[in-house]
Amino acid sequence: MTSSEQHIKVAVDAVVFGYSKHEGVSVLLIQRKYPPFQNSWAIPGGFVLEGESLEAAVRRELQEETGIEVNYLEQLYTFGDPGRDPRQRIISIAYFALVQSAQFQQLKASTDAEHAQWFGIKQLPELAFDHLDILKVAIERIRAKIRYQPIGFELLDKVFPFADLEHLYMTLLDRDIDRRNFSRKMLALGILDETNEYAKPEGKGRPSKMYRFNEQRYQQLEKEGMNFEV
Amino acid sequence: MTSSEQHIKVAVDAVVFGYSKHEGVSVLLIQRKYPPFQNSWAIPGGFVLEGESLEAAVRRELQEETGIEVNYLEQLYTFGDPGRDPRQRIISIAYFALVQSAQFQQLKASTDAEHAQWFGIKQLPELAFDHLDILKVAIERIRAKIRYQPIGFELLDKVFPFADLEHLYMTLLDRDIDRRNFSRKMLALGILDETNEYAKPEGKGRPSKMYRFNEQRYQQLEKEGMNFEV
DNA sequence: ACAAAAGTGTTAATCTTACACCCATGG
DNA sequence: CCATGGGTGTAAGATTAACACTTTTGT
Repeated sequence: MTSSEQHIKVAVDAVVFGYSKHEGVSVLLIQRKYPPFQNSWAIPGGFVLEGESLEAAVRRELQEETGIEVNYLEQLYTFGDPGRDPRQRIISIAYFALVQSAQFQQLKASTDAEHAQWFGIKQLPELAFDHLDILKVAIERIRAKIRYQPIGFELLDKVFPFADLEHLYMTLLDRDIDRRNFSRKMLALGILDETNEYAKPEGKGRPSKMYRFNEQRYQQLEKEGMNFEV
Repeated sequence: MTSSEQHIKVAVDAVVFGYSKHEGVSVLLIQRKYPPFQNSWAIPGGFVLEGESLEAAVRRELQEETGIEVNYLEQLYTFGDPGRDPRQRIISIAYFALVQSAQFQQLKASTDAEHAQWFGIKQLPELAFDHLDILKVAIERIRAKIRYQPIGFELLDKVFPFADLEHLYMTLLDRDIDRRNFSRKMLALGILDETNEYAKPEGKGRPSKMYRFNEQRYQQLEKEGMNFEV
């Protein structure tokens, strides 16, 4: 009941997802420079400062450790088992973040790539602490959530060809999707705006119309009781 | 990055839901004896001990403060804004718990009723700290979750008449449900066992068959890819 | 015998699924 | 002209939603 002798530390961690058509869904990891778990890969994160909100702490740590700015951020789960850090009791509030495809490409090309790096969610390296557990929870969450919330768009560019959206869903749901049924359903929701642009095909093939997610319209429709579901 | 000057305290809180046919869905609150918010109602909870898991802390605090044992417990959300407690920085990992109807009735009758009490979720008193926010998140969660997870059964007795289940769903979803369609759908899931018992009617009316939730069968079917959804 | 609650089927409408051919472009 | 990827409609099957009368009990 008394709090005076409590010495628990509070940290935040962020599982950042990125996507590209070619590489699929990836997470951003950093390589640890010091023990414990020296040289292992870990989810970016760190201690919360006095007077700093949890979300601000996440954004600050991501900026410091990877230089990235995320597009979408939500709390995932709090991991607090004694013993999850061998040095001391640390509870960590894990977040779940999405970056747009453009940002994803950008970090890939940057020179910091030695200590911050993307890994495809099917080819994860050894991870420090209980970070594999955290990642599993995050992957489960994104898989479940993409089905009933329009978060997929946060991973694409602002303007995207329809096939990218479809490919993202196939990747995350891990099954084939019928192109005709999928596009009919998506368009019927009324939250995609067709643009005048066309993708310049890489290689052969017919160029595709580009679409844009209409966030306002989505908010509106959601308020009216529509529910997104693929 | 350095943790040495961090003085954040870690607490857990539990939103406990109970249900009875007559009073609907209620939450368990305790009355504060000391400032701040003296005499206000609050969600039960308290500080996490060194070396104690978060879930153990919740169960201990519930036992100490209300004498109740919960049937279902899941992590809800972590509230950590600076300023949510006027005295010091406290982050609180909120949990979400369900007790069976029998337990619900029991506490109601107990003598501790001065400082622990059930409140219908439509008639909440003034709450301490940000506990109203926590409650709102919890209520949203139970409403959403009851639709795709069989958590409703955790609020009923082990053996229950079908009408109770239906009434619980109507209460939480806040709309009428067609008796025939609902029972057909529920029974089709194959997770309810019919018993030989019959309810003794309180007052008039035909006695109803009693049912039991078959947890094993549910686990089994879930593994095989069935998905619960009302 | 009547009031109250439980039990039970059918039909129309909607939504979901499966399926295949033509079109625009680059090489 | 051919290879590649984009674009589009229809029909059968499954699911959901709407709807009312009979049965059993207590009073």
